[in-house]
Amino acid sequence: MSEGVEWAVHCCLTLAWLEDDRPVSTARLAAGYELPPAYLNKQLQALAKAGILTSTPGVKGGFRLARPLDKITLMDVVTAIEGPDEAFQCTEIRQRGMGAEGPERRFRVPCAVASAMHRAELAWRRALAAQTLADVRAEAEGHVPGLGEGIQRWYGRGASTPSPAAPAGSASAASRRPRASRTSGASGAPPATG
Amino acid sequence: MSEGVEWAVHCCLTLAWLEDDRPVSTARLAAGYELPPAYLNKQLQALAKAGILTSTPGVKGGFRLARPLDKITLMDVVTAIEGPDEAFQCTEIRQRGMGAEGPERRFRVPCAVASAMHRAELAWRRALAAQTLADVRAEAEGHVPGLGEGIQRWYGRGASTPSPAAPAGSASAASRRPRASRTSGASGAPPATG
DNA sequence: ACAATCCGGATATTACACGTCCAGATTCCC
DNA sequence: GGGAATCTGGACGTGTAATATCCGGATTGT
Ligand code: SF4
Ligand code: SF4
Repeated sequence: MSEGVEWAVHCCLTLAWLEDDRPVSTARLAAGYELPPAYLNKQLQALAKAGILTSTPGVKGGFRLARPLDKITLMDVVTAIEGPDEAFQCTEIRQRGMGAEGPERRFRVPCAVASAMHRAELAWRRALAAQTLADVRAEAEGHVPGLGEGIQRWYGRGASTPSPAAPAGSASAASRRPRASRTSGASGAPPATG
Repeated sequence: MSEGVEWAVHCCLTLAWLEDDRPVSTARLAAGYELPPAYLNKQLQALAKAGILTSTPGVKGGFRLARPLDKITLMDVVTAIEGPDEAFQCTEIRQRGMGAEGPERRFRVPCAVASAMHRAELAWRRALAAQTLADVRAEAEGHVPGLGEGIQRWYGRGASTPSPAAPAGSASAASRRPRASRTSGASGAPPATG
C-alpha cells in the first residue's frame, strides 16, 4: 500500500481538527508533516476527485472536507488513493500450458483460487468500510487529549489573521527521506501518536 | 500482491492432484503453466523454506508437498511468497513537522490510524487462514469434475515410466507475456477454471 | 494587474518486482 | 567413478510503477 494513504488520512484528520471552514492550502498541509508539497498535491487532488475533499482555487483557496468525518470511511480514502483494483490479480495461468488444449471445457466456470482470494479481500474491505475517520479521530483524542488544540495552535487558527509566517521552522530540509525500509522493521508494534 | 502467489497456489494444487509422492521438478511444473522455470524455482524455494514443500536434489529430485492440503492455508502460501510485512506501513509522519517539537508528549501511545489499518489487515489474514488448499481443491473439483485425472494424464503419471518426452508442446514461447495491465481491467468477475 | 493557489500533464528519479545466469552441492544411473 | 539432472543461493540485468519535480494554464482575492 502506498504511503499516500497515510498522508491522506492525516490530512483529512488535520482538516477536521482545525474546526474551521476556511480552506487550507497544499503548502501548509505539507509543511505540517514535512511532506513534498507537489506530490502531496497529487494525493489531495485524488481525494477531491473522489468527493472526499473540495478544492477552491484562488489566492485564499485550498482544500476542505467535503462532508463530515463520520461520513468518510477508511475504505473511501484507500480507494481514492490506491484505486479500485484488488490485490490479487489473476493472470489466467490456468489457461496456458497443459490447460491450453481445447476451448471446450473449463470456460466460464468460476475459479476456486480467485474466489478464495476475493473472499479475503472482501473481509479486508468490509473492515475498512466499518471504520470512519470519526472513529479514528475519537480513538486518537482518547489517547492524546490535547490534540486538536495543538494543531489549531500550530496552524495559527483562532487568530483571525492567518498568521503571516509559519510558527515553527516551516518547510526546509523536507524531502529525500527514504521511506523506512520494510525489511529493517525497527520497532514492532503500532507506534506512537494518534 | 505479486503473481508468485498465484503460481505457488497452482503448483501446490497440481502436486496434490498428481496423487504421487514422487517429486516433480521445477522444469515440469513450469512447463505445465508456461512459466519461466528459473523464476518459478525461486518461488518454490520460498515455499520449501516455509515448510510447505520439501525439496530433494539429485537427478530424480524435485518438489513435493510437505503436509496434506488441509494443513496448508492460503495464509501460509501468501506469507511464504509475500513475506510477513503488513500492507500499511507507517512512516511516522506524525513525528515530523508540527509534531517534532518536544519529545515529552505523544510517545509510546498507540496510534489510531495504524491500529485501524491493523484491524483491517487482521480481518484479511483471518479470512486467508480460514481457507485451506483442500477447500480450494474441493471447490475446484466441484466446478470441473475431471480435473485431477486430466492433470495426471498431462504429467504422464499412471505409466510407471516417467514419460521421456513431454506430451504436449512443452515449453517454447513461454515468457515475455506482460502481466495483464491493471488499468485495462478486461473481464470483471473471477474468470474461468478452478 | 498581480500574486497565490489549484489543475493536469510531462518529465525525471528511484525502488522493486520480474527474470536470467552461474558456481556449487546432491543424488541417480550407467 | 563419471556424467547428467536437479536443487541452492547469490549476483546480475531488465522493465514497470511508485515517488517526486516542474511547468503552463485557469481561477480567485487583493
Ligand atoms: S485457476 Fe483461478 S487464479 Fe488460477 S489462472 Fe485460473 S482464474 Fe486465475
Ligand atoms: S499517527 Fe499513526 S499512521 Fe500517522 S505517523 Fe503516527 S503512527 Fe504512523
